[in-house]
Amino acid sequence: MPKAEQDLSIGQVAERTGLSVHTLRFYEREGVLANPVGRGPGRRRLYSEDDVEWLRLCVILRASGMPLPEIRRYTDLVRQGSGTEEERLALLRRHREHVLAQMDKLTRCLDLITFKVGVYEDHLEHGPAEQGCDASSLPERQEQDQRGVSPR
Amino acid sequence: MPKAEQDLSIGQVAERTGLSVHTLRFYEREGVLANPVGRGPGRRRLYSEDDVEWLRLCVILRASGMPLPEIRRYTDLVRQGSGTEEERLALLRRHREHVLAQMDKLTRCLDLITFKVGVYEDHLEHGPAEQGCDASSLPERQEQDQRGVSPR
DNA sequence: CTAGGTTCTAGAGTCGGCTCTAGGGCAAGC
DNA sequence: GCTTGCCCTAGAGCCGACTCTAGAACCTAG
Repeated sequence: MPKAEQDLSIGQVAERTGLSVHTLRFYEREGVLANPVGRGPGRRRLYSEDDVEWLRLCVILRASGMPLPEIRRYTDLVRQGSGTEEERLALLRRHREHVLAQMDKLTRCLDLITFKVGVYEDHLEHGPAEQGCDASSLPERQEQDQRGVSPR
Repeated sequence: MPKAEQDLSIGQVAERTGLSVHTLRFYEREGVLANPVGRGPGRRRLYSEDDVEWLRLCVILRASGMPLPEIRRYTDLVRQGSGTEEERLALLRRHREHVLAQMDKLTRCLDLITFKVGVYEDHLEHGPAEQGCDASSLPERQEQDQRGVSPR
């Protein structure tokens, strides 16, 4: 049964996914689409709802920092069909760890930023009370625990 | 009193900050250093401990996604000295919001990724029980609540 | 004296991820 | 018939943030 679940134009897919039409064509060249996009009259792309769903997943993966080559890898595995599930799972787990690490890093950065915001708030509220306002102003002298935020 | 708090070479600063010497020179050109780096014999850079502290802050800001131009802006304000505190605070607050938004986005991405990991784990554990494993495998059919993750 | 390591400058190159341009096709409405 | 709007391809361009190169100076140890 040749599915006729009303195909979508590239513009419609752009709307639905938040990607630009340029990016959609780019992603296609990059092999990020699970199944080859169909073509209508005039070689125009015809996307299915499944394509849109897949792209939405790709958007999530990108938004969480997965590089395009890895998305392509995952796409390839899915295209290859069953037998590749272990590898897909491994890939997803790795990415999950990656996201958790990112969040961790951000949390640590946030602490320092919040601390500095606090310092400035105090400073502006009850006037520049302390005399320790040297040339580089108050930024120095925050505690020094920002280890392991981003080596190299 | 001309501080002689034992100056550091670019290589030592690289070690201490986790930045490469290339990046240190690059950052200097980009105006990311609060005070101009001193020079020793042979025009070699001499950094102070304060410079290192400042760079560590910059590393944190970068790691949390602040673009270099904004770091430069902040640096400029600090260089200008007192009177710019409100603006610095505003900048930091804006960045703080930005970081929170990032974390929020990541959290939402994480949910979906975790969900998919779960699906694959089930699938691999009690065999491919369900018959709904279509061409694009099991990826489709996750619930559809990933609104607002990354519009455009 | 020489060799090795670090540093210098100016500028070129790289990489990821888009983003845009040029030049053209086709279909619908005025 | 002509304009408008969406689409096509191939390929160039851009942006941010580094990263590296070439060619030279200096310093220390052997």
